[in-house]
Amino acid sequence: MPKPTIDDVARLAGVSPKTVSRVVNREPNVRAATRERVQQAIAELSYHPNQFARNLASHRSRLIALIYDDPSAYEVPSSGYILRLQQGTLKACRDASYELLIHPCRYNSRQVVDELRTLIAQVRPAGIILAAPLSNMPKIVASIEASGTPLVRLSPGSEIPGHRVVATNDREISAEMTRYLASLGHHRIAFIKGHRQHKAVGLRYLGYLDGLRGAGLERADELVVAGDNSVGSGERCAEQLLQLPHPPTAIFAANDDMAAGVLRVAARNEVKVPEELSVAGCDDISLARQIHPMLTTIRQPLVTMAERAAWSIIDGAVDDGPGGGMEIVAGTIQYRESTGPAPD
Amino acid sequence: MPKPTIDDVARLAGVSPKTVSRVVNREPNVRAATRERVQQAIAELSYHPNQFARNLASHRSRLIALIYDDPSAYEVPSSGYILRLQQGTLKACRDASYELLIHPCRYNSRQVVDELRTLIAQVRPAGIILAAPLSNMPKIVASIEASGTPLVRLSPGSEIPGHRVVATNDREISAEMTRYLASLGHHRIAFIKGHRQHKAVGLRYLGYLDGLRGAGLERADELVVAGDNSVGSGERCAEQLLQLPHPPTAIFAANDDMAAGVLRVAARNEVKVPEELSVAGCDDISLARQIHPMLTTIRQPLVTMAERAAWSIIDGAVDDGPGGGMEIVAGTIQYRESTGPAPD
DNA sequence: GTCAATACTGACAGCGCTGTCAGCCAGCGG
DNA sequence: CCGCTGGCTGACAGCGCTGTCAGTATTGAC
Repeated sequence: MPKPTIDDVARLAGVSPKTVSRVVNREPNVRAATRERVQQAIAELSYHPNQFARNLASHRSRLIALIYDDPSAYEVPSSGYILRLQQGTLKACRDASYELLIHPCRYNSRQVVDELRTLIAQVRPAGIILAAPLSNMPKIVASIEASGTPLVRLSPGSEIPGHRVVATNDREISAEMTRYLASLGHHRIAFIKGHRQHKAVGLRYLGYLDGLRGAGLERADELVVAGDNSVGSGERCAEQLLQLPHPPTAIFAANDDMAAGVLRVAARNEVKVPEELSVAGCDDISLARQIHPMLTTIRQPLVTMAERAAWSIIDGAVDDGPGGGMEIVAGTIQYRESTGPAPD
Repeated sequence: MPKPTIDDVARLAGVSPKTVSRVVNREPNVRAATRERVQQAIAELSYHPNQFARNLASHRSRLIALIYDDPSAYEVPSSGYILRLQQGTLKACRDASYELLIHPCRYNSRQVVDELRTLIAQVRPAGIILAAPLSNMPKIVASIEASGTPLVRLSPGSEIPGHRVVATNDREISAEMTRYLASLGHHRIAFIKGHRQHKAVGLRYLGYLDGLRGAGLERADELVVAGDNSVGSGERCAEQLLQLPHPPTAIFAANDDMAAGVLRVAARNEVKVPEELSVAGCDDISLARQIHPMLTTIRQPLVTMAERAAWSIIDGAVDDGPGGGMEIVAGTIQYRESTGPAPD
């Protein structure tokens, strides 16, 4: 038996195909009774609109392209990141009966721009979601914009006026983490700054300062040290902090890798975590749950961010103009084993 | 300027649209000179066929659906696995100008079958690639087959006659790993079996036996222990093996998690790896490169497997009938730090 | 009650491509 | 010379849907 078409539905419901189309597309100006009848007919025939015909007739695809840096280019794939992006986008796609096209590409490859141009020409996606770090590369952003395809950048912490961006509240949530540590009785909370070029990581430091203020604590210069986002730098910073005459009882690192370095040093020096030292990180990388003790950290709301990005394409809210361009999705603190009450 | 259509190309080349279509689709029965002229016109206008119109007119989509078990359902996502599947499929898709649709689903969810039915009805993919473990679930396989959609199962080690399967040479490569350990001078090579329901893992045991035979070694009963694929079981098995009066100098585990358990026990007991004990695993999960020492393991050729699967859909080779249904892609051994010459 | 404004509905013409089939031409056997 | 095959090409009719616009029903204001 052949698949039912819009005409079959129309005949059964006693309306025109166009009216069926209106119902399917949730367009206004259909009487409730009519809508009802059409919906019954759709259910009865278990009709599914043919996406190809829809796309062809409407000149719009229902395809969202998710573009991210190719993880296979690296030794250790940051795969949790990508899977969560995919997951969020997929969620929105399913609900809106859109489809998802994924396109990893190497940011440093010469032909990236050509590659994207071809992609756009071939599939004409309804919109593009560009994940960090690609979302911060002017060349790539410019080439997509030039094509006129709606673009949403997923960028933790950076913003360009007039562009649609979904970002997270790095600063606020870092402040919250700091206040949480303070609420556990910690008075000397150290902070390990990240790489100075990493914008989001910079915001976290500001959040730390906010948090100290909020908890009524003084900022102590010797408790702020600078790493470079690597595990190794976390170790060095931790050593420096623990050798202080009056060492901190809690260390908040601007990313999980550095926090893992702190844990390593603590283990080496037989400093018990969390009994003697609380450690908190940022990012909730998969390692955070695999190490012992499991790391208290800030989870970036990647799934939600990607979902919001997809919806802004689906809703056509990409060209919202200045002001409405930025959307913030709040991160959450994952309370785990590495933080606890301050020692007496 | 509007995108060029097939008619524009036809006019420029002085042929009919249908002939352009023939050239684009690599159909036979076009004179070489004509083909040439058309190709020039295509290049000149930088014409890209409209996929939606193609799909609509030809009743075939150029979409491959990759279906896999939803990793977000678990605490620790086996994300390397999925990314590599995606990577392989994408490669084929790009080369054939197909598109990739990804669809994670939870194998144990009640509505999986309905969900897949809807997916198929909505997008009518050209074919479906079903990844393990879904590929071994009769209900899911049956529901896809019932729809008539070409199906390729990605299944390390299991086969159903008459079905298209892309598999790997688990048994042979495990034998090779065993021979490699023997070649390093190890005479007492232990094996940790995996979960008895995991078919691929069973084949690895047979490969181990083959390898022993190939190296002229005797099989010793006390050197074969059974785990259940978990890290914890690997630890238990390792303890058992190391307490033997005449312990093994090499341990080959049927998966990386168990091998990681072995490494953990070695570290606890201050057994130096690889100086005193060589350890090998299977799967090359991302953890294998993150632990110390980095694990020698068998890398499943997932990327290639997925690529082959996609090509067999693209080439329409799915219904090759019995015999041609199974394709084997060879795995490779990743030689890393956890294996070395046997102690004197 | 009238009239304009508004809500609803349907006819129709494509979207850009491909399947079908008919037509043309060259080559060849009779 | 005819008829016939087989390689090559094009005319044409949709694929199943949506945008446009015109037409009809209904509402509200007076």
